[in-house]
Amino acid sequence: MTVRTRFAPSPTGYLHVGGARTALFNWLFARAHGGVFILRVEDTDEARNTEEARQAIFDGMGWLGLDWDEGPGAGGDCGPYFQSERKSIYDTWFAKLQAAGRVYEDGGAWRFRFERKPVTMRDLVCGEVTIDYRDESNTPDMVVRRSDGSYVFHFVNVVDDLEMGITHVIRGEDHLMNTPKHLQLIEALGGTAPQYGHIPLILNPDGSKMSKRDVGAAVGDYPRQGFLPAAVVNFIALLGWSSKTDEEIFDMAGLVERFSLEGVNRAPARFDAEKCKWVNQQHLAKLDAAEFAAKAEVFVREAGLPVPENFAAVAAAVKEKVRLLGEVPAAVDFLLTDTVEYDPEVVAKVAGNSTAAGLLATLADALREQAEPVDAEAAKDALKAVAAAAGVKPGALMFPLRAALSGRAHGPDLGEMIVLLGKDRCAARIQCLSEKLTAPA
RNA sequence: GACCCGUUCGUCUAUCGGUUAGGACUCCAGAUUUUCAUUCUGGCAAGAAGGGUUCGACUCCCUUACGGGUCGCCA
Repeated sequence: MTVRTRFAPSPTGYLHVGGARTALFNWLFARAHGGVFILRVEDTDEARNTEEARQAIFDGMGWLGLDWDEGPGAGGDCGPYFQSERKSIYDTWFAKLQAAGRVYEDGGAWRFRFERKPVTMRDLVCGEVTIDYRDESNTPDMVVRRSDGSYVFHFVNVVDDLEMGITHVIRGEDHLMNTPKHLQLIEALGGTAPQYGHIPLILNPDGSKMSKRDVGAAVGDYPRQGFLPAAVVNFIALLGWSSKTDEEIFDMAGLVERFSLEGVNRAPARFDAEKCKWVNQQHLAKLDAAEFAAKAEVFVREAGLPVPENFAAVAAAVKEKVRLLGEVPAAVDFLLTDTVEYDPEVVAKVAGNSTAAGLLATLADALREQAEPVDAEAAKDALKAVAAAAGVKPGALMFPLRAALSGRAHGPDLGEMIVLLGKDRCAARIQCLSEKLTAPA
């Protein structure tokens, strides 16, 4: 029997990380078992469904790389994959419930009559859980068909899982108490229940429930911040799942290889934006130079900055310094334009150094006379020569020069900066900073 | 309120009765980079509480506390 899993979102908002992780775990489980992953859109609540939300789900899953074998745009033998188009199927199954005498009318709606007995499930994550349906006050008969003739979630969800041959249902823990209801429905329908695994929810850093408006919640926000899909997938997989090894950085193939439900935790995990960025940095560092440059270029253009001939070299200079692609423009802007924004604090720091002004002047003169440096090492060798001639340690030149060239305290390697800028621009910037020092604002 | 699930460093986690309770993020210190970052090394930091069971409990059982979830003609 081949494994068949599904992700069944309702298009009522943007795809959030909790939903994305549910989709991911179902996808990983299917891929790890050579199974089939299905996308089914649970759009029975006409009033709350929106086209934008539906598109956000498709876009989000596409961006994350969670491709589906059956579902919208992918075909499959169990369609249609939109619940709003499956009314006649539900009618057929509902008739079975009526024939079996398991439903009764109540105010125009139809309720499913639970069997009053303890219901035990063997959850793939939580283990054995029993809910006692003899306690009727805690488990009132549920409505399966509304007075307007439409069907509610519990019914359509169960029917579709049966119709689509779903073998494993991996869903959020918020569905744990729904499962005995579904099991009862399946029994009444004469179907074979899939196996269930309930994964813990994702919480905010303060422990509150993560909802759609919280930081990091919307999957749609990640691309424009410069996260890599593989990094986001890696990070959310780590929220509630462990490979049980010391390894933490995995690409998609690595996750598929290692994923198992045994590694899923029972306690809810809190979302840690810092670690998410760190994971992204690790993935960024693994990109080869050309890939990184191509991705960085998109963000640089987006920021309205020019992309010169030597952009690949510029990108390489910051590749292992940024955590997000979105940080690239601010990290390289001074290498792409002729304007430098001098950080007042940095200027003040240089001004506070009595020898800096003299050194900068010497440096500017030296640069004008020298040949264009061929590489960062040559540039640094030239610096050392200047320092030696001036009778100071090379280290004394570094900060003032960095300040002059970039206007700030942090950035790429100084030698690289000189090569990327060219000696003439370097000399001009030293001149520029020198003027600020002698004529403070 | 009733029912269900859970509880190891601040956070994510490892540990399937015997460990100096390990790793990662963050933070701090040192080294390297005659610069910043990266990197490397080191450090701070944990079994919610109380009872059992056992030669021995983070691990099994019970109670309490705390956290989360569910109790709709939402999904």
